[in-house]
Amino acid sequence: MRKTFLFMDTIYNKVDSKGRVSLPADYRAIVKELGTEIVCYRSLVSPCIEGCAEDLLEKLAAEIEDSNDFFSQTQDDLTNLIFGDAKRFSFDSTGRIVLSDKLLSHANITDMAVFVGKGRKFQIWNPENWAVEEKRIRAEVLKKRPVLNWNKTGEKN
Amino acid sequence: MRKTFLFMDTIYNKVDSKGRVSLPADYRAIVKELGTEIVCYRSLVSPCIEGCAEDLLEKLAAEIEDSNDFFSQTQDDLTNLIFGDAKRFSFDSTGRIVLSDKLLSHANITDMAVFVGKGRKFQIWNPENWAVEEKRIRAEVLKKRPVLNWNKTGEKN
DNA sequence: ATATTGCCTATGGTATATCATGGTAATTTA
DNA sequence: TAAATTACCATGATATACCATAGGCAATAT
Repeated sequence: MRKTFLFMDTIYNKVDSKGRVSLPADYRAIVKELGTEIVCYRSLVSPCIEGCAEDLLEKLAAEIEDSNDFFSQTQDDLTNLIFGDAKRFSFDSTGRIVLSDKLLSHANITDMAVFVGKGRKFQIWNPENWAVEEKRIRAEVLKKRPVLNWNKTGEKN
Repeated sequence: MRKTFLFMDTIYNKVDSKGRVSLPADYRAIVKELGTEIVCYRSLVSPCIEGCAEDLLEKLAAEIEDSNDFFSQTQDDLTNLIFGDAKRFSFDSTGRIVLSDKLLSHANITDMAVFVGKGRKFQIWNPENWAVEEKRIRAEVLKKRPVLNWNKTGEKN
């Protein structure tokens, strides 16, 4: 049985007064397997926290390095934004990370958080906001259904 | 069990009358792990100090040597500027470096400094200037979002 | 089918270690 | 020898690591 490294599912966990949240057990297993750590940052486009395994950022840094573009303006801006906002979060022996106020307030999270799998990444939402967002996404996808690759490849009809 | 060496996050530290600043603990850990030292120089394009682990400059130097098609005149000039300006900064037992007046005045830093992670590099800003710069960057990057490598990286595979 | 056992996860609480920072001594340099 | 630079010590605040408990799920036994 082959192992995969995809963040999946939707998990609701409590956030305590110190900002501590249990990282879902499945997520922890992935991180442990990869031998890296979790990195979180404010989503650029949504009121939510985004996270991924550190090696994804490592890949990004490597790409930038290899591009022989030590002085590019765009890359300069991009790296500032991503790496300036990102932060490593290691979990304690019970599997919890402590989210910073910056992240929590960006996502309007107070006492409850929703982890939403996104494959290589995942997101952390305020439950109410996620409920709205999920509806929006479902509607959006249905509208575009006829042109989605997914339908052509996997699910005829 | 650290596998990656990325400067991240945004950290505010105080600068005392002698120009001493604590290098953020995470940054120190990276330098220690790499077995090199910090190198700082005046940013060529922004009113800030730029820093990296010494081995990144090593790599830059190697690239110049090895490239057959030589770098452009401009890039050659730029690297000259960097190496001419760069200086090693070792931190004391409590983790502080002493920034020179040249660097401090270039970044308009007096009593407070902001460390901004950039992956392989990091920057040190005057807090007010960084606030302005961050806003500018966010707007800029959002405009270009669709063509950024970052998105491709995340979804690949 | 029901009950029992045991493991794992989520969560509350607390002790401990680490960090940033002020101060001072030792060393260098001019 | 004076000034400047560097290395070391001390402290409070903060974040981190650890301990303990409760609830849920699964496997096994009744």
